[in-house]
Amino acid sequence: MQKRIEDVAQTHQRIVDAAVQLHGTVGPAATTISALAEAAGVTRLTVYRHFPDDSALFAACSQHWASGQVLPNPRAWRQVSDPAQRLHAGLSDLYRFYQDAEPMLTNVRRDRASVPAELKTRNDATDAGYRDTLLRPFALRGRRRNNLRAVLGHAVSFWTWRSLCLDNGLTNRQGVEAMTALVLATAEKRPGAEPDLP
Amino acid sequence: MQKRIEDVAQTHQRIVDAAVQLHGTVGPAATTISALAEAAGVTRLTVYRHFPDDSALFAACSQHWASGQVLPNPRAWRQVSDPAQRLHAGLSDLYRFYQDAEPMLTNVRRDRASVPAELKTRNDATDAGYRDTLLRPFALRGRRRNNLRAVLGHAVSFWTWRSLCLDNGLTNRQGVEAMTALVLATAEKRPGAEPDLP
DNA sequence: AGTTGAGTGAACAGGTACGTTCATCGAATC
DNA sequence: GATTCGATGAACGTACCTGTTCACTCAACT
Repeated sequence: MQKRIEDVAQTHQRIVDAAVQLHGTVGPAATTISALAEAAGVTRLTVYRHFPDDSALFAACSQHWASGQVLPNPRAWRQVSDPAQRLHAGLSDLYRFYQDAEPMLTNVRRDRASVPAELKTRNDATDAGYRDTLLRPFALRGRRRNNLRAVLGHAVSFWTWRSLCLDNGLTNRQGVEAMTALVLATAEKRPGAEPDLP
Repeated sequence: MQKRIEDVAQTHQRIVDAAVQLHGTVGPAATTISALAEAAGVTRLTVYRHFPDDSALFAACSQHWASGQVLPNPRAWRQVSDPAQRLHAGLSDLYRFYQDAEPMLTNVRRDRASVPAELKTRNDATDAGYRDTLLRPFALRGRRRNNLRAVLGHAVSFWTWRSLCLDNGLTNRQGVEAMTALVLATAEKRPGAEPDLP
């Protein structure tokens, strides 16, 4: 009963592959079961049998896609204790990932309304984790820390990378430098202090 | 033949109002003719008569919506010749507008794929105009200018405001200060120069 | 050789949207 | 009072998608 199980797994995989492919091209919102079945070379019925609810599909899809990516590695960032250097290392790693994963991330984050709440929550938590990992080594408290956290939240956002390096044509390196400069400027500035104004 | 014309204009307006309302809530992509007609208290047929193609609808909709907004005013920014001060004035004006117009802008820019190419082009051109108005007073050339243009493109983006002031909880004032700091840091930095790295 | 079960094919009933056609109503206009 | 014309109501045919049921095939397993 090994070939049997193997075959089932293969069908399962074909469906997941098709889901990944469609999510990465047309996006989750426009991915119908019909199109999915067709892309997988399978009947709608088979899709329903393998994935009764689409939350199961999203989970399998996301997991399999992630397994093919070189994910950002915050653990490695934590080896760097200097705030500025950790920031640089973290953003470089993140933006490298964003560039690799651009089509999928663009679609999935645009079609946020169609992805299961559970996955959204996980993604948000992951982003917050990146942010906090970069925040920790800074020795700030109170309002200044909150300010810095917000700016870091902006820096680690996928949309920020997209704006800088895709829409506005910066290289990843330049994007990292820009955001590093922003964060360091924020960290060094007194909160009430403003530049020369009229 | 005055009451007649008035009535027609009124129906027209009801449809446009409904379109504005729906685009601002569910977004253009999810705005169907059926829902639009119902919201306007009118038959589908009437909608089709007033707006044969949806590009006409979008145009009327966008125009009417804009007429109810206090739009950003780059002409006023140009009165300020100092680069930093113009930047501050421009971003403040922009972010004020983004905050007022948040729901509509979020939906329209998210559902970019569903809006007529013509409108997309106009919006992009407008954003580029904001960017270039803020860029001009800076006395930079070559690579440094290109770098600055890119960062300014990021600063004037609606998504940037959204990330800073909506997702990450900054006030508009703080958001403006953050982006001002970023742009000024970029303008002052030599392009090859990097912060202290290992 | 018989049993199991994943996958198939066809059909069901239901829903939403699309764009178009036609006859009709009703009020403003002449 | 007759006419014009914007809006109506109903129906058309088409095209998707949804989830579910049923009889069936065929290869793998025992």
